[in-house]
Amino acid sequence: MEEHYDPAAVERAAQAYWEEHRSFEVKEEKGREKYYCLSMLPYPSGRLHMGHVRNYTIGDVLARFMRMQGRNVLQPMGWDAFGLPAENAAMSNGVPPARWTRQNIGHMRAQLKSLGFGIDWSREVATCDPSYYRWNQWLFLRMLERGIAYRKTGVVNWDPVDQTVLANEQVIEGRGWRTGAPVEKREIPTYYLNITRYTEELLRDLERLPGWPERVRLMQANWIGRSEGCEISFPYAPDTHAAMSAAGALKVFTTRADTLFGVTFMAIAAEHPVALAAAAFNPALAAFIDECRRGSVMEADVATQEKKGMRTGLHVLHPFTGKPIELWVANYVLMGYGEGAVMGVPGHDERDFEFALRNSLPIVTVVRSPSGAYDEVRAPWIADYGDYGVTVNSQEFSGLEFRAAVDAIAAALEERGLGKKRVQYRLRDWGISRQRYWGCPIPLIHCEACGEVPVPDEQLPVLLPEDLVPDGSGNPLAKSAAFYECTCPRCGRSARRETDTMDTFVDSSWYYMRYACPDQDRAMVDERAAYWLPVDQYIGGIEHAVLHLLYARFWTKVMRDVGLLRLDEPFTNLLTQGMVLNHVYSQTAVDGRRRYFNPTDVRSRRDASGTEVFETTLPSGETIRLDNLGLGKMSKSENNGVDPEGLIKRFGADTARLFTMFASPPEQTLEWSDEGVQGASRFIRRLWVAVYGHVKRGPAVRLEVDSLNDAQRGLRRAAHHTLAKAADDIGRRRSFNTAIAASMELLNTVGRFDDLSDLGRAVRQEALEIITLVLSPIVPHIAHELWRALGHRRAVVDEPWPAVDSSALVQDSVEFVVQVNGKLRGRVRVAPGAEEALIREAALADEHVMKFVGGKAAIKRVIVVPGRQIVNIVASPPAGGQDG
RNA sequence: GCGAAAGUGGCGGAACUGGUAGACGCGCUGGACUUAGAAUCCAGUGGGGAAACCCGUGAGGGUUCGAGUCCCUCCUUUCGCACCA
Repeated sequence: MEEHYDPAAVERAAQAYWEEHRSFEVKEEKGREKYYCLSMLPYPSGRLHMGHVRNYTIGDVLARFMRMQGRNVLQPMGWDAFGLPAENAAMSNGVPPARWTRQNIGHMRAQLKSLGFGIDWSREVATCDPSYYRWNQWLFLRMLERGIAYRKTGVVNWDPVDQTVLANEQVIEGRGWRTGAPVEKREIPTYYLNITRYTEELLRDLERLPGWPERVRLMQANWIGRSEGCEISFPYAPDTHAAMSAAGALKVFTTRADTLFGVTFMAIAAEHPVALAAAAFNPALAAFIDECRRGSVMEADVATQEKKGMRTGLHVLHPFTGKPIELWVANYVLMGYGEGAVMGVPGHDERDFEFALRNSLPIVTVVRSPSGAYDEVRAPWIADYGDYGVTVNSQEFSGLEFRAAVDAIAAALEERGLGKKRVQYRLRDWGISRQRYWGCPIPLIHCEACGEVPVPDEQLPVLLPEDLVPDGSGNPLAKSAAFYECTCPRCGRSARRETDTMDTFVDSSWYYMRYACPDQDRAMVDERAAYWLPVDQYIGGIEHAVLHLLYARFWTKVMRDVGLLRLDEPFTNLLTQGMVLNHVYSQTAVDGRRRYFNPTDVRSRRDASGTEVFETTLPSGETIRLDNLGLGKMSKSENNGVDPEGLIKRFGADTARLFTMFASPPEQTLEWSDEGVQGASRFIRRLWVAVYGHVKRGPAVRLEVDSLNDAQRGLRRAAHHTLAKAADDIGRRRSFNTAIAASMELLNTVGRFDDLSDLGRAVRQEALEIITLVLSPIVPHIAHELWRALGHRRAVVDEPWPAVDSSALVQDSVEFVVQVNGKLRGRVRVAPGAEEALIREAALADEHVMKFVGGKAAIKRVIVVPGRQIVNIVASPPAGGQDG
């Protein structure tokens, strides 16, 4: 063992050992318990960022820990290789997305290897590889056969200058990111996957996922958004009926049928067919609908915009009173949810209330809140809008409590054929068409004679050409005759290939199944998937809580129903890691634009008044003062990223891993701190020095447990206590930071232990071995070397997790905390397992404690909690005493 | 706007089941070593107070023998919102 720790050499040697021994390549072993540890696959953006380091370190720690527990551990890795950034890169430097992507993969793979992750690289998958995406296409065709995939129109962001569809991300404050032109909504044909067919199962099965964070299950449940209510038909008024060619009634869905008599207007979405029909003979309305088309399709934009509306001039009739109700077009009604129409009840809905005020519409109160806040004289809307209560002013339905009112109204509606109870979901079908180049082609052919024709299975995959370079205006595939010109598989005449590609969420919906059998070229998955799945532990960012995880669950259920595997849910346990944050510093230029400076280039000092100021020195030599904008997610746009590669070069991978695991619990945000990294590095060096100091004195003798003195027993108790705590922290609580803290404490204890006798050295040997084993999943390289130095021939990577010697944990006495009226007043020591009466007696015998008690007679109660080693004396304080 | 979380010393965090608030680390202060600095080591470190003690977990209320933890109201920050991945 070298005297001085050289991380580069240590890490090179450990990684070479794992590579040579193929330590992480795994095979299916019937009868051996498997553990599938999966981290969300990265997008190959070019370089690893700290979020990746954190994600994959968590995964690696769990994988290595479970391996020590004897499980057959699979930890694979792949690349989410299709997507927008490759096209953007292509536009700025003229390199085709395929080449850019593959170069990035090469670099990032090397970076991952330098971090020492125990990955089975023989199973690597890249989603842009035809051997992968052909199965997207294959399953899409199965979905088409089953009616799960279908075509309808969808709304997209349209850049009128570039004549191209924009992703939400490419819309900045309502304008196209490249052209600056105001974005419009546009309807285009789109392929959808019928995820709503699985709504109820997706909702119900959340209960079968106890290994998922509660908040993720809640978010998914809210996203699916089950609500019970009524569908109500408002017949068109005679004038309207004549004007509209469509017969019948306007349908709405409401969860508040009890407020039906409070309806003072009806509002429909701008895209509603009735709105469009009405606009045909109303130019002002047509102009308003056009105005509603402005802006992006993002829900956050739509929901926060100013609530605007316009009369259509048409009317519908109240289903009970028959009174005509004005029909409005409103920009806050979403076509995609429910019926694209809402009944306006300004007395009991905040949005409707705002709308009514703005447009001087009547406000009628029809529910009396139980809190009594209802006041007919005062403005009734001062009361809670959402309050449930007893109906008033509702004809024969007055005087009913919410549920009874809804039941009665629904029954009466049903009798008249004007409505019924219905369950409504918020979840919409999944639109997967993208007018983009760098994605998986949708395997369809459009033939003038035969219509939409699926590409026959034997012609799969529909290969994506890899030599195109997008220019920002439309999809290059649609301009590439070599791609879109084809013959109809049905009639043989010339036809046009579909040029839309699939949403990249399709790629990430099943990659974890492909890892089980990446070389299978005759089927999407084979029986090896049955061995490895479900994933035992999935780790990834909280930002994927809804979309990716919901789509993957849906995709799994479709694969099950197609007969590919018997699996209802793909991920048994889920860990959602927090983001990595760093300070954000900027300077606002004269034109109002912010310039961001990387925190590594920023210095802080106190100015004359003692306030902290932040400065940086420009290349010109000029020093400028910066604004401290606090903490933000590490990002390119705010220039506050930390490059893992530099960190590894300077401190080593083990330090990077240790810091990310120690700085905060995995589910919380992690704040970057250079000092924290140095602290982690310092600890690793102290560990090295401790082991070096120990082994240079030669091998320790065998540990004789029965011959130990008090101090030796004390160190041994600390070591086994740490071991037990670390197993629980890592294995059950996923609380890596406290496991590390416990190891630090143990090393501190070893440092204070100066017994150099044979037995003392034997106890120290055991303690150092425990620290090494406990930390080996977290800092595997140094552990590899220390374990060798401690005299072991087998590599630490193949060692099992050690067993706790429970006899080492036995204590001679236990301390009880004594409280008086809940305040700490003293401590007493008693024998382990002492009777309650004895503990109580000891507590009452404590002089200091009794100073806070007004004599024995003042004691009202004594509560002894043996499990918590606490005694609480409830008593009145001494007269004029100190317990003021 | 809707949905979900989080607020504890100077800082990151610990306190797992309602039971000793501040483990561990950073920073800071003092000391040792050193020609000097860096590194390292030792000691101290929530606030107030000479002390006894008192106060203290975003704010305000409540439940309890006992609340950082449970309940209610509010404030602040972060994330997601269906075409970023």
